Amino acid sequence: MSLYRTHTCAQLRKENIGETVKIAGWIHRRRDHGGVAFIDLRDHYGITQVVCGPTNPHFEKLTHLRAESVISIEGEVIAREAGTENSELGTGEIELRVVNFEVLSEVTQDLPVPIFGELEYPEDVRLRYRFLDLRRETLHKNIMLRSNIISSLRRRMNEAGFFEFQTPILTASSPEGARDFLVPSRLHPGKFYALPQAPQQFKQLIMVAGFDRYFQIAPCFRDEDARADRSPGEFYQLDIEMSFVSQDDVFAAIEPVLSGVFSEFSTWEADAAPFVRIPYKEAMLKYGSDKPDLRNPLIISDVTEVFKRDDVTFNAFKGTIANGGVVRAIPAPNTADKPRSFFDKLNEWARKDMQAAGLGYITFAAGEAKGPIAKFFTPEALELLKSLSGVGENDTVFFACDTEDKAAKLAGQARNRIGDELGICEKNVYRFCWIVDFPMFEWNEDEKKVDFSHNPFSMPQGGMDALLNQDPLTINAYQYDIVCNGVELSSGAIRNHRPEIMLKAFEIAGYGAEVVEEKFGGMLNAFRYGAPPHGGLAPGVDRMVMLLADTPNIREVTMFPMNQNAQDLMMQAPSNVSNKQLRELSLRVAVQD
RNA sequence: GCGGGCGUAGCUCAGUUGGUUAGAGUAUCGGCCUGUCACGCCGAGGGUCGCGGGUUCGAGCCCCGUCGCUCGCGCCA
Repeated sequence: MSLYRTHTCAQLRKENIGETVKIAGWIHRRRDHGGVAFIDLRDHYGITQVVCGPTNPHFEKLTHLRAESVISIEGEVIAREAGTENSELGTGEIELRVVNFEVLSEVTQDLPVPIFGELEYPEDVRLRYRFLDLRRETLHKNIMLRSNIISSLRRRMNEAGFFEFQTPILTASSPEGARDFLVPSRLHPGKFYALPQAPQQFKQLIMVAGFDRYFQIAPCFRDEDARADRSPGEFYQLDIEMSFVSQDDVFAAIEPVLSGVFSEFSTWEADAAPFVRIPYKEAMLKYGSDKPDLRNPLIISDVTEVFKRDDVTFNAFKGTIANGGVVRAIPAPNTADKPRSFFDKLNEWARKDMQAAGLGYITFAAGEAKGPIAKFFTPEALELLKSLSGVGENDTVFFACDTEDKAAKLAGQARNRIGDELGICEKNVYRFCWIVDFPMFEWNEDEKKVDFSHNPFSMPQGGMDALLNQDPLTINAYQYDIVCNGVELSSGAIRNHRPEIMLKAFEIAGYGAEVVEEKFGGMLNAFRYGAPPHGGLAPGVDRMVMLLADTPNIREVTMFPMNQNAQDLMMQAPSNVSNKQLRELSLRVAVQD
């Protein structure tokens, strides 16, 4: 039996009445009636009400302890008086009458943030006193949710026949990708380790080593600036790799894991396997994004041909189209009676936030086409427009006209805004989809050359034959993303395990064999000693927890987050180091404090 | 690096057109109270209005600068 407690603060029930027990925890709240005082004692598990009468020798001390002091109380479990039970507490039918108590840790100064209640507090104070913030119910629950999700992921992966392996934290800087965190080497002056941006090469080497199916809750480090949904510096992935698989095999392996976890930890409906698969091109056209939120029912369409017609005289768009631009149509159903401000606001947003020329629109109401640009259309053109964009009476259609990339992006963002404004998106569901058939290469306009569009290690569809005989910009890769509610959880790929195909792919992107051998020689060389076809992916754990906790901010699901400027306000990181430490590392700091 | 928002008591906030001694709730301390569960009632203490400069007879309020936090852009194989 523990020195401090026989039960937790969530355990005691009517069945325990009459027992003498000990509980320990934090003073959550105190209600002192003079003649009788109540203390809510809180631990990780719950809250138990402690009652203390005026004749109790401990009354004076107990009623003067500040909130959040830690005490251990020995007492008798008694039934609450009839009518004073609290149905909101599991322990609400009983209370503990104090017999003896011990102060384990007394609070003697003002709390920088109150624990009780769920008010909002300044982020910097919360981060500086994270250990207090973490006591608060919502955050405490989120962190436990995270813990439980990770347990469940491990269990599901193990059950699916995957093995968990650790990969190095101190490794080599890799040439492409995000900025690396560097760690100076003491033994090799002037040289640096890098923290892994992801265990990409290691997991492929694990496949080459014959372990067949790997996973890891892998820490990843990228020295990039923060966002609300992106911690500065570090995050976790459910890193997965499998041997002897096609794209479909990877999907089939991971779908039940994701679907299962989302069903397990939420009351919301989660899509069951198999998830919808949307080719990249189709996603960019219909949703204006490679991470479409399928809760939004709006579908974008291409209406360039309408604006090309001779009986349509809207010259602003015609000029853009003549220069290779396109027009995308975003429907806004049942908006005929929206006030002018609804349309103006969207237009203003497009101009200011999106730096677009604007969003033209036509509203169909009472058998007429209304709006600033409606007069440029003949009835025939309007009919074609309606059928292409899927709008009808009482609907509006908005237009995004620009180069294909920009028009798609503007239309996609407009789709999100319109869906939100109209309140037509599904609620309380998790909608998953795979985005497949990403292009292998893309045209880099700045450098006038072909670049890899995503991961250079992905296998091109069509293999060597495609690389030799096809226009590179038309080649797709076995590269895929998984998206949930508009959040990109993960990208992944069937890897290119054939050295000659890899060298050819790099050659197309302008990298000679020497460069590839130098930068990726380790892995390339490994592939020359017998490598299985393999592929995988790496869903973001933090993102999954955010979705399941239904919070837009990653700090709400991270135990000890840094602030937006990549500082740990509690541990004071980053910090200065001593000259001795610098000397050992052969470093000299070039800036003064 | 750039743009937006915020900054008044430990915490949450109010503060009118620039005008007396900057207020409330909560927390803290003291007093009263035997059934509360956001207990209640009375009282007290608590302020460099982020910081610096300027305009003005007078600045929490207006102007300039700066710092901090945050959201976004850039960045993110």
